[in-house]
Amino acid sequence: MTKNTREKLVQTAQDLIGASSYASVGVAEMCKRAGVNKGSFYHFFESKEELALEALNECSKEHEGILDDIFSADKSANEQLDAFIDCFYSHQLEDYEKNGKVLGCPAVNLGSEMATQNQHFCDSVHDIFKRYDKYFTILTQSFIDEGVIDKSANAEVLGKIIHTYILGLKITSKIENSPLVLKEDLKPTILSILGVK
Amino acid sequence: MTKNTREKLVQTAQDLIGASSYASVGVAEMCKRAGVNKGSFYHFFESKEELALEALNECSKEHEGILDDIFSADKSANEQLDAFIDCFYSHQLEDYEKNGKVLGCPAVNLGSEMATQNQHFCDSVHDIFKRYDKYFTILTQSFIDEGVIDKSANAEVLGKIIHTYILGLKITSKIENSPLVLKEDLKPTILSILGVK
DNA sequence: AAATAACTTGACCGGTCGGTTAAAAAATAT
DNA sequence: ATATTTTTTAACCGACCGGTCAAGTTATTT
Repeated sequence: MTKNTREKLVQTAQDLIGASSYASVGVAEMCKRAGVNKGSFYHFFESKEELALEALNECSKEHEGILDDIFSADKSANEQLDAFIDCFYSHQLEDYEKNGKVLGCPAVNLGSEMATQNQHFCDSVHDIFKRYDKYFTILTQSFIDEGVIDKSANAEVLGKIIHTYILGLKITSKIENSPLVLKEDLKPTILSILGVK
Repeated sequence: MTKNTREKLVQTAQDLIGASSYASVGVAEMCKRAGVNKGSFYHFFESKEELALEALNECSKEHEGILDDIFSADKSANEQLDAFIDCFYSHQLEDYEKNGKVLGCPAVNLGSEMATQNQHFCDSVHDIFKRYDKYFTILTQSFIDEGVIDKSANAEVLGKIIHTYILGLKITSKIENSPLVLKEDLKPTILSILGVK
């Protein structure tokens, strides 16, 4: 409960920006919500941008902690895939029940909003995406190792393709505000992309 | 050249918002660029939102004009797919060469930015997406009609899946500022999703 | 206990935001 | 030619924006 000011601001930034957008949340609003004075804000952060970037990285670290478990070597490829799909949709459902809205993920949202305006966000999100790609490369490689997919398959490319599809799914869910878009089809779709019969 | 004020504003809104974001472009900036006074702006439009929505619909109409040609009954499924991929990447390349940046498409950008803040944008973009889905349903149905895909396939669902992947591709291209992301793989990926050998 | 550093406070800054207004000008209708 | 409507002009509004600052308070070091 006795979080320090810095942590409170980062958490608040995650919450507020995550629920709307970078541009629509002001420094004053974040300070008020965090119970912090503006002066304190600028004691810990050089700018709104710096806080947002830190919030983004903090958030993606949390996600990666979860994904590290899901795409772990002691799971079969099929188990990894099931676990991911479960996690993906339950997170969307959670947002929806809590906020009445599908929020998507901060990396996609901030990346999409800021891509043409601020290179720092691009760089951060690009790095995050590269790490996310890797999870789906692991999944693909697991299928290859199990002999389900041909050895000649390019795990990296297939991984990126799957991740790209997931991004499309996140955007669609958010815009349509439907947390379960194409849920029944996600597993078959991924298996199709991978060429699994 | 002698565009009327209203048209000039709609065009300018397309250009400016398309190149950055809704929040980052002010009414004053659009007026200045369009060579129009603020008062005239509010003579023709009730609000910034109204202009942006009109610009969005205008832009998607233009796109649909092109897509109507691409996904037309007198093309084979394969021709449709090739034409689309050509069009898709050449448009991204065009933006990139003109602005130094991949801009993605207004519907995705505005939808993503505004989804959690303004229902009108959600509704508009959702409608646009439904119409876009249809193009890929047509493509899928063409493959079915040609006997390349099993008759039992669900053209609507497959169409939506392909469109979803395309959305992911647009977002990725924009964030990575790489106009040709997964270009070589797009056709094989779509064919995989469709279950074409 | 004195000195120093870390942090908090809240008033303040210039600039921009979306939007309003009243009057002038131009185009159209009678 | 007159009356009416449409369009343009530019000054103006309060609210909010991100960011600054000097003074005050608390915690740490010596």
